[in-house]
Amino acid sequence: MANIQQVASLAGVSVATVSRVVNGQITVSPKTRIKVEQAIKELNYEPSMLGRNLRTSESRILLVLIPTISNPFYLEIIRGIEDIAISQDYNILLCQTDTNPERENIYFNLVRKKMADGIISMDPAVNIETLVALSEHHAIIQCSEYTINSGIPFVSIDNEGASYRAVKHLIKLGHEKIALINTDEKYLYARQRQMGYQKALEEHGIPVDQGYIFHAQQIGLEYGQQAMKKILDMDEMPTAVFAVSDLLAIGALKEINSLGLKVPDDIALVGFDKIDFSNMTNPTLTTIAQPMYKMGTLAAKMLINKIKGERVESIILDHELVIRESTSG
Amino acid sequence: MANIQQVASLAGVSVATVSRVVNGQITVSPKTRIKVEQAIKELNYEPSMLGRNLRTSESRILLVLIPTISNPFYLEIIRGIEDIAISQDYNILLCQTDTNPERENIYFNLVRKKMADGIISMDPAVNIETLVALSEHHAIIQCSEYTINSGIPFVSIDNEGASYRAVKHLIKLGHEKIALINTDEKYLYARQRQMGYQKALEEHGIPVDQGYIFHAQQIGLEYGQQAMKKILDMDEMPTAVFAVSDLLAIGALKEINSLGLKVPDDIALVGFDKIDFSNMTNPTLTTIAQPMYKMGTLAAKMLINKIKGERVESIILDHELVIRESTSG
DNA sequence: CATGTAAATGTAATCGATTACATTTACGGG
DNA sequence: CCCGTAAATGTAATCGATTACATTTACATG
Repeated sequence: MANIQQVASLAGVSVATVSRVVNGQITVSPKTRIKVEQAIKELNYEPSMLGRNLRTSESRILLVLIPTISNPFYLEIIRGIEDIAISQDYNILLCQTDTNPERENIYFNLVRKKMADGIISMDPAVNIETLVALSEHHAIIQCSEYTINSGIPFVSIDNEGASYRAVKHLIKLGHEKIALINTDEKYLYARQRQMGYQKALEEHGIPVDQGYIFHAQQIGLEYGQQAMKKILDMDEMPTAVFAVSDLLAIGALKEINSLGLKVPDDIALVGFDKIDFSNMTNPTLTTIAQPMYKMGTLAAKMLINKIKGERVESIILDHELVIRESTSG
Repeated sequence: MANIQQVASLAGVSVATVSRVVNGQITVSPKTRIKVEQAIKELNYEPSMLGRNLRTSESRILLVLIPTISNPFYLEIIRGIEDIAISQDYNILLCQTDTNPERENIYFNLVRKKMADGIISMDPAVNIETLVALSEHHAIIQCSEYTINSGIPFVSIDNEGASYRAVKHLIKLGHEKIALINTDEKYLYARQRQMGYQKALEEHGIPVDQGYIFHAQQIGLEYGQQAMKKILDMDEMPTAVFAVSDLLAIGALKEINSLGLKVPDDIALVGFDKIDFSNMTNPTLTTIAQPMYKMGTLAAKMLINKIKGERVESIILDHELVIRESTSG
């Protein structure tokens, strides 16, 4: 493993010249450029990023904080981030916090220790105080889950509006007893989606029954199942269920199916995110589509601009209601 | 952002002493240790990994190569890798090649340029020549998909045996017309699983009909659907299907369901990997369980040992047949 | 041919740590 | 009080690049 010195001496030039060749600068004569390139080839030289990184004091690594990769919702976002990152010579460190503050802290430390140049946080459970404090000296963007007035730029969708549309769709189909499978209301998206749910009901003169609102501990198939188990145990069962995540909806669907009930005849079902599996279930799932790839690319661009020191504005993207079998015989 | 110099001068000691305090070495008197710690706190000092990494010429980053994170099969493996990595102060760079040689090369370059200390490759489509060449100077482990006699240590399962058991299970249930949804035979696991399939058939005197063997271009829900579409178009439809991946099986199931056929009555179905969703389908999927988390932890441990320069032996782990509704009314 | 200017190349400081080796300090025993 | 040894601390080289600034070279012009 040769270093720049050895290349320089083999080529009979200074390290500066080698560096200039490597970095493709113009001020090198063709003759020396060739000499240097030969030496590089001969020694199999690859510039060490460790040296370069120290000198330029950047790591060219972006940290992406997600609660867990088990939720396919993040897949396309990550793909978007990755595509932009790679095109700009960055790499991404994908960090699952698993809602574990210790893990989170390990990852925050990577930024503090300059092992990463910035953070895209998608973790709803992130410690927002720490994140804001970090954002004073480091480039940080929130994606999907965000915080109002934190000063941290974000890219997300109109959760309340999306939720409103989903529930309105159910109401138009004639449903009045509509349950909500939400997650913990400490998360902004959970509050916003619940707001949309309530707004739709109220607008149509349907009273909001707190007994119809369920809170899953987390997003996950099994939590959807659990919630649906409770719903199916109710005296006055709802005729429709809106889950704030496809994973919850798919878990719920599993529970409905295994009791022999029919979707949508016995119970209609709407999810959120349009993950790939939502089209594989039987019946297929009506859901809200988010522009996930786009969101990822934007988040990455915003972060890179922020790293460059530019001002960055937050963005709200459009969503879409995708009507499938679970709400339409 | 203070550096070690500033801490040293504020504490009135040399940088060496600060470094010793930071790295928790014994040869520092309690008095100076306290002085230094105060200075560190006062200046909000965080040691830069860039400096350290250059000096120790390691990046403490492990590169994990996977074809795509869309396949939940990798989730638990990644979790295993991550847990070990973090416990040993490493971080992982998760790299999706998307079967794109260009991407792959970008990632290989990270190792060449010392941005990563080693590679765990799980990509069946990896360029094995390049990987072997790299392994001469860099620590590399293969996980799940491997290469015989390449000199690269691996951790995997007995694909042929697992496949054999799955198909034998179908035969015992009385099936004789059993189709195989495989992937491209250029992958070792595909060949091994096909071998197991053939072995089971032959052992029971069932002739292997090449018309029953289908090749999906890739692993993915839609490819499973496509393959099943062809199968359902056959004159002499099989009574059972074994897919070499749960994703393929779930796609296939979707196709069967939407034609109104019943699993397992009309067609029995077996998948491979036991991903979470395989228990959410209707009916639930009989499948082969791989010890994915374990595989991940082992791969990580092997890689770290390899980085340390130790000799590392390959490992074959046990698998398990999980019988569920898709093969048993 | 001297000279000025631009192009090409070189010198050496620098990024921020670690660490071998050197030096100083502390302290117990004679 | 001196000395030897161990403990504590310091000095300075080093990792491998980048780059400001200095120097050399090339070449056109009068």
